[in-house]
Amino acid sequence: MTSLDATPAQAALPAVSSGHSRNLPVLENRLIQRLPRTDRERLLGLCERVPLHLGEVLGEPGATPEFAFFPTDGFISLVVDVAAKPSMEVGLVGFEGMLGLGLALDVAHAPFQAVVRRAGMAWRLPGDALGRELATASALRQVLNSYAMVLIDQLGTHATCLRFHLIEQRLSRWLLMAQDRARADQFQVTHEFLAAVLGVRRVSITTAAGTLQRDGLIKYQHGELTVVDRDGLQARVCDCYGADQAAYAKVLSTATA
Amino acid sequence: MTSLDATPAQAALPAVSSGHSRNLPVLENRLIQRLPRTDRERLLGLCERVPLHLGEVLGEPGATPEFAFFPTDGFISLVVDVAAKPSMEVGLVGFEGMLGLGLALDVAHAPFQAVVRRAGMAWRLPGDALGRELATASALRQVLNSYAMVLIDQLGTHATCLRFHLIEQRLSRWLLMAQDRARADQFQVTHEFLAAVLGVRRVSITTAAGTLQRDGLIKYQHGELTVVDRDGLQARVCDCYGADQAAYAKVLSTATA
DNA sequence: ATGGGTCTGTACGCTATCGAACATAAGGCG
DNA sequence: CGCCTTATGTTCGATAGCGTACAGACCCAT
Repeated sequence: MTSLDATPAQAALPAVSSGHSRNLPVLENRLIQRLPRTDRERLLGLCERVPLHLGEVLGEPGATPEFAFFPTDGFISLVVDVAAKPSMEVGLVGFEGMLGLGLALDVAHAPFQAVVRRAGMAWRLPGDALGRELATASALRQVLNSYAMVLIDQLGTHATCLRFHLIEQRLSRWLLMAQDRARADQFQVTHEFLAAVLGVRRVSITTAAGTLQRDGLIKYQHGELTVVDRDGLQARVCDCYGADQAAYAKVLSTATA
Repeated sequence: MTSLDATPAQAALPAVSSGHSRNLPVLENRLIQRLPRTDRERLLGLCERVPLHLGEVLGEPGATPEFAFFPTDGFISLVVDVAAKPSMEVGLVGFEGMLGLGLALDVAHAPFQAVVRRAGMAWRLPGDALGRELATASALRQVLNSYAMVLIDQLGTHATCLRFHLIEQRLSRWLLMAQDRARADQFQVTHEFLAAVLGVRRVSITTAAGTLQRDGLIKYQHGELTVVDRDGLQARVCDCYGADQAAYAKVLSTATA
């Protein structure tokens, strides 16, 4: 019953044509997709295709990022690490985004720690190559600037979600976001893991996830979580989920695709 | 335990030596100050000097900002307004920053509502003029990109502060930030006002502020709040205050000043 | 000065979440 | 198979903060 063949996740991130895209050969990155053909091909020529390993740390706060990553599969969590115990995720980067905005803005500073939360693949581009591209390819600069703006927007949304919404809602939101970026209904997450992501106790996750499971929205066992009823989740998630997507859609509207 | 400061509480917004600099004649904007002389003078030539009126709304989320503002005095609050009741401040912009990052990044989208929280003055620059400047003045682009990065960093810090720190600490932090940007020890804020800023009940502010007052750190009456013991406040504020300043200092390090 | 608005103080019960500890279940490995 | 690790479930008391309601204090304008 570990059916990977349940109904495919409606990909809610803007332009992933709905569903059914699992394991299709084209695992592209949305930002790169938005570039004009020639720019895109030149850029991809400079990139290297690299795997993202679960748990891998791709960047430390304060450091100068060496590479930019454009995931095509899997996702990366942006973590604030106040040197104190409780860390927490403040953003999620998948095939819709990029890691290494500092390079795009030509600022030698990474604000967050970046940790791979789901294994996958990415296009990896050395910082200096990106810098050279930016000098000439204005479409690239436009796209990355737009993404920076989306990130700012989403960080703001995240803060209010954190403040005003219940753990169960926040959990639902994260699951939907993760599902979108994983392009799959199932992923490996433990309660402990989710607790760290949301910045709450493990017990609180057990409770919230238990409710969602009882209501038939998800199921899980021993670190394998499956989204069973995506619509159900959407029905009880807070607006923040939609707000994020709206911002993304608005700013990175499909001019190219 | 009173001393958080192994390093002296270097007024980390670069140039406010702790307190006491009230009403100095040079009320400049730190971002503009960082430009090379010629760039700076050309830019200021395009700007208009405008007053910021208390309560004025300088931008709505989703809109395309018409002007960029570089405050020299007073400050502006960035507010997420999820269409629902509880709004909350997610960022503060004073003489150290700018409003209208969308224009700097050439993205027609403002992520937050912007409200003047303390009256003052600003340099105001039409969006198209800024766009033209950016095309030629690379120093300007560099500075504004850096500020975008700082904002991203601070939004992340804000989120964790929100999640893990007590109201009294968050209040202290806001007071210090406000004091820095007001360049004054006294400002007009009611408990109601502070509650809206921090996203908590008015009563919670009364309690927290009451403690701070009893401990001789601040005093207030009928909407006039005075910071009496700034060092005392710094001693009990969370790290987030220092983290913000560190990020600003690092990214916008004083190459020019 | 007096009265109405604004600002601040205080009290009450309530709930989400915390922190810690312990108990069960499920999977992997020798 | 049994053992050990990992994952999940449950319980208990504690607490920060909530929502609401009301009372006093201060300021200003008539």
